[in-house]
Amino acid sequence: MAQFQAVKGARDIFPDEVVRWHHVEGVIRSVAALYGFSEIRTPVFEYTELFQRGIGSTTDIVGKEMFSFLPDPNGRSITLRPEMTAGVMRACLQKNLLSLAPVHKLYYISDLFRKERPQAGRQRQFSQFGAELLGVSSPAAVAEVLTFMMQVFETLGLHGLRLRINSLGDVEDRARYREALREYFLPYAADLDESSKERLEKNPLRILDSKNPALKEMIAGAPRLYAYLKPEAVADFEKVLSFLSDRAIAYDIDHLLVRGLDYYCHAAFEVTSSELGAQDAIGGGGRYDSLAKELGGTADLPAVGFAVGMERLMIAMEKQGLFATLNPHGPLVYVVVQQQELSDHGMQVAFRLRKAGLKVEIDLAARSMKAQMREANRIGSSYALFIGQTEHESGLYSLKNLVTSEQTSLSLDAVIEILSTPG
RNA sequence: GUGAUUGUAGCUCAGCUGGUUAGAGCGCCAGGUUGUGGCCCUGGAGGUCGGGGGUUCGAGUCCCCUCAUUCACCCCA
Repeated sequence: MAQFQAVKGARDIFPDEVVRWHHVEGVIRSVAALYGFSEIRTPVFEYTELFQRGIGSTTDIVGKEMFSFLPDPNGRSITLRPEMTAGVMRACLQKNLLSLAPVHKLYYISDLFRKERPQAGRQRQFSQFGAELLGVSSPAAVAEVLTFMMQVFETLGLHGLRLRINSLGDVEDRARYREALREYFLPYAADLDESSKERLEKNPLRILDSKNPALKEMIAGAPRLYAYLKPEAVADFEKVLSFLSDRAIAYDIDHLLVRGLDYYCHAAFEVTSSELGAQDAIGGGGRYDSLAKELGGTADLPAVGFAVGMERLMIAMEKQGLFATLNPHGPLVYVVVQQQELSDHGMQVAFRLRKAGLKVEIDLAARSMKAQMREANRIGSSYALFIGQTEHESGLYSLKNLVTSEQTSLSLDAVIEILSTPG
């Protein structure tokens, strides 16, 4: 029988890598605290309609990437969350959070599921950290969220990132622009590729971010969304940009940036890293003022948010050597037992040292002294404490400094005292 | 979903145009050092050559199918 392996697109994270996750998560949490964002955790699954309504049924995510199933024959379809925003919004509406305070700043670090073919920087189960600012979506709010995100990158030491930003205007702006695009592309319809033809019908904006080189020229000649924005929207967007400039956050305006989720409006942005290969988007987000209503909320609930791919973030960090200094320190003392008959005594000694607050490791497999010593060395112990017949009888143990190879004979109390003193 | 790629020891990989007992490095275990690691030397364990079928006197090597991997497209984090 063939061995089991992890489900396609899912992977295991072993201890040496978990250390990295702890590091990154720690930075995220501490920067979130600086900006006043609090953590929210929502269920991994939601009713399927939530995503259909929230993300948009024409999007790729909803159209072909969701893990959906019926919990019972007559039940409602539920779906493993493919993104966080819809769920967070649902939670806040359900709890009527905004009645407690007009503005909420939330962040999350959560696992998501999308049924795509895995490739570099893309898995079926992956993790995002992100933030949602609910209650305002003013330029200041957009800048708040963006600055939080960029400060996380900066604190982690990640460089070589590119922030692209665009304004999608409001619903009316986009409706007018959509028509203009349709008019522009219609004469070229025969030259469009299959997916673009479909988008011409459903959502012409999406043609803009096609990476098909054959369409590049055609796209470059298309009318620009910017020209269709109301003056207020332009002013709003420029205010966001000036906030960014004030904070020395570099950006590029990208008129072709539309993003694949239906709920975005006005400011939309994306951060890419040159370290990542084909899937180079490390994070993205924008405003989604109409999402709450889409989900059945009674009032308008302006909101801004972003999401960053944890795995992609960590791939980029790895490439830049940002984990190099992240070495977990091994146990302080390795208790080495001379012969099997003494192993019970060794366990007692180990236990006593641990109770005294020392990091202690001991062989549980009754291996030879040589093996025990090799193990002590391999896992980076600072000391070996030998337990042989002599030690057992005299109560004086041989403590060997594994760096200097010096060895002294001490009582257990003395061992504890010496090793407990820092330095 | 589409395309390409790869699949040989725990890991990284050799294995030329099909030829006899399938190799290396690292790791692991043991010995050299009868109570002491890292270096070195010696030895050892460990392989349904992803799986199934076919061609052939003979298949790790060629053909077909299948599963899996990786990268890319689509799209996204």
